[in-house]
Amino acid sequence: MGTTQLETAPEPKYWHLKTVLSEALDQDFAVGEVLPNERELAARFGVARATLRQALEQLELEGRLQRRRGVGTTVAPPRVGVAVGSPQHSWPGESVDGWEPVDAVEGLPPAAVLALLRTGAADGAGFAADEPVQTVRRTRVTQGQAVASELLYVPAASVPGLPAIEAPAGPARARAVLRELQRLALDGQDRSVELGSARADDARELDRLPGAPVLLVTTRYFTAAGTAAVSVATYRADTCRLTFGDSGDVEITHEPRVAS
Amino acid sequence: MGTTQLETAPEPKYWHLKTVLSEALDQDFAVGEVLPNERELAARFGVARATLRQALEQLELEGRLQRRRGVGTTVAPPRVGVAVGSPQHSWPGESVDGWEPVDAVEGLPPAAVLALLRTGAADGAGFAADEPVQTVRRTRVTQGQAVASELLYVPAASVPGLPAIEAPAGPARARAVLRELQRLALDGQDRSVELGSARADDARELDRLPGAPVLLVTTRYFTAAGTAAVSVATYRADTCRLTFGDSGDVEITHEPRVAS
DNA sequence: AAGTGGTCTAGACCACCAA
DNA sequence: TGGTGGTCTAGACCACTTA
Repeated sequence: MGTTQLETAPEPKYWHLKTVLSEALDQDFAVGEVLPNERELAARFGVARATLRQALEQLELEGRLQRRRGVGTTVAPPRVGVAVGSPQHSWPGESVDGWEPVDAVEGLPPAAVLALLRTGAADGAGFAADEPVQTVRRTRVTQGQAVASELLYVPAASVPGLPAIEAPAGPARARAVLRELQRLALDGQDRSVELGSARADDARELDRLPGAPVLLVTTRYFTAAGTAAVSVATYRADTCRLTFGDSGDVEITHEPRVAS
Repeated sequence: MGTTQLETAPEPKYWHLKTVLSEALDQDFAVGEVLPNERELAARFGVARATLRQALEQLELEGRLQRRRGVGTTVAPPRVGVAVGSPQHSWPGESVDGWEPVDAVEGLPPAAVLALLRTGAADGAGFAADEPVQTVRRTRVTQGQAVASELLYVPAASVPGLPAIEAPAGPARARAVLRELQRLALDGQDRSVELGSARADDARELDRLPGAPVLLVTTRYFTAAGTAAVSVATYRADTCRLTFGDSGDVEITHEPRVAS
């Protein structure tokens, strides 16, 4: 007997399923439409529910689907483009907006942020490990939807007016910290993007489950004295496309069908 | 009987597991070290293998672990920072490097790319749907590791010298297309980043399984005539941190322990 | 209360890699 | 050939939303 079936590689079922579903979404479904529930879809395709879910997870990761417990699975609208890199350097809250201050507290930053705050200045001179740091939380809303949650770390030492702030924790205090920050001369900034999973607090802010995939945008703000602030912004990876508008802000309009 | 146990919300097992493993990785493991296999880990923690895998998947997504079939699970090195946004605008292959031309063929771009190529120029005037487009594939290698795979779409009409290229498909032809492109005056560029999953061809190029999480970087290159080229670069999300060096290129050095 | 997606189990078999 | 991670199954129960 010859070795039949050398068809190179057997495609995983969930991968094939994903492809089939993806095409079905393009052709037979409108944005906002609800899909049949998982048990029925699994039965219809003759696979276990876990396998079907593996395909749905991929499609959700790609921003094609939106799943909500107790509600169902719906066809997601195209990702919203959110501007991240402003053409000119600017302090948070100055140009890009849609950001809403939520809170500000004094505390110690996580180790990773601490390491970033230490960079830039003359080694060791700039910043001590136990120095007080203001932590400002902001959320960003675009088109009525929470897309990002940010923690902005501002060492008290980087801003002259900061130690004097005595507003109680809350939005007012957050605004006060930002106002003081904006008085400084900004020398430059620095940005990086990576994949992460939502911490519990960010997940709550973004109306997602903990562990949901997010895009982590880390920004360092420099003054002549060194790194004056570090921001870690958590963007919903399922609904957001981060745009870096080096040039004109040409809008991408997809004009998808919308469910009636 | 009072309603005991209103402890807000029961934490999922895999989430708790992830936390425990994460701390163990910080304290008891060095980069490159191999973990016990999945069956043993599951037994040790008293959970089903599927649950253990859910935790490992998260850690891999966050770049903490690296799993290879037939080999095992190892502790991943910190993500490598790869420069994406060059300070000045430039054509592909001009400033940022580590890119290696692989191939170039003539063909029709996918619909999404077509839509991008149509933007920028005076409506409809710029670009017809059935126009020939050169598709250049490049891969990017950083520190001996394939980190990205790119498809660059160049309509023949945007570049005067392009129709004359007759080199056979292959790296030479790719280089020729890039050379012609670099002759043009670049007016500006435009970039966006989003989460995606690796297509089969990109996955092969990046030594990953199809569907692996990737960062999709889409760049539009503008000349006075409109959108002259579109690039879609697929970066490994597990190993890469995309950096946008608006200011100086301060290196983040983690200095992690390395397995002996 | 009914229906949805989210979690979890205890198995099985397969594809891949190294010795 | 033995051990690894990758896929898949057929269930069960839970948390959440909506009516």
